[in-house]
Amino acid sequence: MESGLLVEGKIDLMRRKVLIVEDEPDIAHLVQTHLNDIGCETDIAGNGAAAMNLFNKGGYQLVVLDLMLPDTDGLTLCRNMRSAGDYVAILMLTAKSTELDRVVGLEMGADDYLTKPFSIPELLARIKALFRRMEALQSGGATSGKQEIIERGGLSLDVDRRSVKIDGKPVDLTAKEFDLLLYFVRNPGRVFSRIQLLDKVWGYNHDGYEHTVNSHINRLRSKIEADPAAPRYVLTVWGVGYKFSEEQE
Amino acid sequence: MESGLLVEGKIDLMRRKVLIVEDEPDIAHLVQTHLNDIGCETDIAGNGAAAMNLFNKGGYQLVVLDLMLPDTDGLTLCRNMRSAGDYVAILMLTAKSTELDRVVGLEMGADDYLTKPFSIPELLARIKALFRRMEALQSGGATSGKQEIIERGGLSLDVDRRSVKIDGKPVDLTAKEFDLLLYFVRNPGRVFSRIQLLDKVWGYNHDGYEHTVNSHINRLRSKIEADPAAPRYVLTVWGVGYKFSEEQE
DNA sequence: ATCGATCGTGATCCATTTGTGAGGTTTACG
DNA sequence: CGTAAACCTCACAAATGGATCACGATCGAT
Repeated sequence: MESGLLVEGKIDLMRRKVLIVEDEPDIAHLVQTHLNDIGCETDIAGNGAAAMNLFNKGGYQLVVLDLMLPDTDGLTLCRNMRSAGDYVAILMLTAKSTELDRVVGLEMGADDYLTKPFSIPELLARIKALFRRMEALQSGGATSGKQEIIERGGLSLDVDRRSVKIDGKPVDLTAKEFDLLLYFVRNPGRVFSRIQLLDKVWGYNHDGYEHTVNSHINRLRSKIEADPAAPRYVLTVWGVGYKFSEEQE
Repeated sequence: MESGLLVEGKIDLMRRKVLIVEDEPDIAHLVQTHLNDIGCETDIAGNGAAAMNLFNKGGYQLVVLDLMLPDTDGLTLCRNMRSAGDYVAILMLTAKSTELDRVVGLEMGADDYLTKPFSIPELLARIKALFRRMEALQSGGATSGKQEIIERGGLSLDVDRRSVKIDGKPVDLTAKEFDLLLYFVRNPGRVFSRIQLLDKVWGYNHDGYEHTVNSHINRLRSKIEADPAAPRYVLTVWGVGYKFSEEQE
């Protein structure tokens, strides 16, 4: 009946115990049934205290963690679980979708995150991916250090600090501007339509005008380009969208 | 008027088959025509039994599902389709706007929902977004560096970068020129009439002169052919149309 | 609650692309 | 070899798409 998931041999034979931390019972049960369907053992915790309790009894491979909880801050919870030592994957559920949340979430030790409302297939796909990554890690991967800095031409982004320098001079960007630039810088040379950018930078199920992207590109250019009319970094691709210059790789 | 479809290269060329489950013929046909307009194949089912029948024959990427059906409960239908395993997107239509909140929608396994009465633009926007999300999930979620490059003879197209090199030298093409060339290059040796090209590259309800294709072929040749009068790549098939040379495979 | 920064949107102007028309040229065929 | 159909070339005007500016709405901080 259920297909697609059982295919991944090794993972399937692994024991998969999942802790669901979520205060809305409806959602918790929804997630639970679907996880059971794909062969996971599941426990549910409705608040932070219960969560840490169950967690300390151990044995979980994955925690699905809602950020909004009645008693505890999800981020603290996340950090606590991390510091417990065992390697568990943490999938964060959050209402907001800015890159900032993503960064903060990842910094606190989440492995992936999903914004509400999410669809079940999407959730399952992410979980699947997480299990796969854990598998890969166990068979010998290096957990990298911190401080991701991206250099492209005269541009330098510090991802965690969310700071940008251009030829050594610091530049102030707003949140969206930074998110946008970060996305470009991570995919140099690739062309993105405005819709794709709305999807990736603004978030799925965002319904706004493509025109909005223009404005942000415009403002971004006025800050990072010496001559915004003849940009070096963020280039226009006529009739399609924008790309980050591949000369700057 | 309509744009943004060709931009997403693969999506446009993907087969998009949609099952419309709706008992009111007027609405069903309305939806159908508009889906056809944006290049979807469509089938209509007027009740639950017919729906499952068609669905099991498979091949749908999307189901537009009315909750109110004469014979079956839409909810059950939705769950049945989900448990069939294949990944389809489900867009739910419902009359009640108060009752169906996020949680209920999720519980049913829908990826998105829309309350009646809905506007056509809104419907189309949601459907497009769904297709985009599915695409993104299938091609490995995050920022994967896949980089699809097509080589044919001395020609080399980078699909994501929308860049073209001929014998190593980069060439600048406009959006339409690139789309046209891409379509040829993906179907080498096959002959296309001008009308077929208008359909596939320009869009489905495009009404223009076939002559337009000439001009574009002309401009394209002047950019990629060493001797446009004796083309190597895009060849004329007299009385029929054009094809991409099969020598270059 | 107030203030300021930031973001989304609308209007306007400007650039490129693209569709189209009018010839000229090639091809097929009697 | 002549003719008609099909195709190519070229130039130009219009439509499309992009840049810019300015104005409210919104969100966060004070």
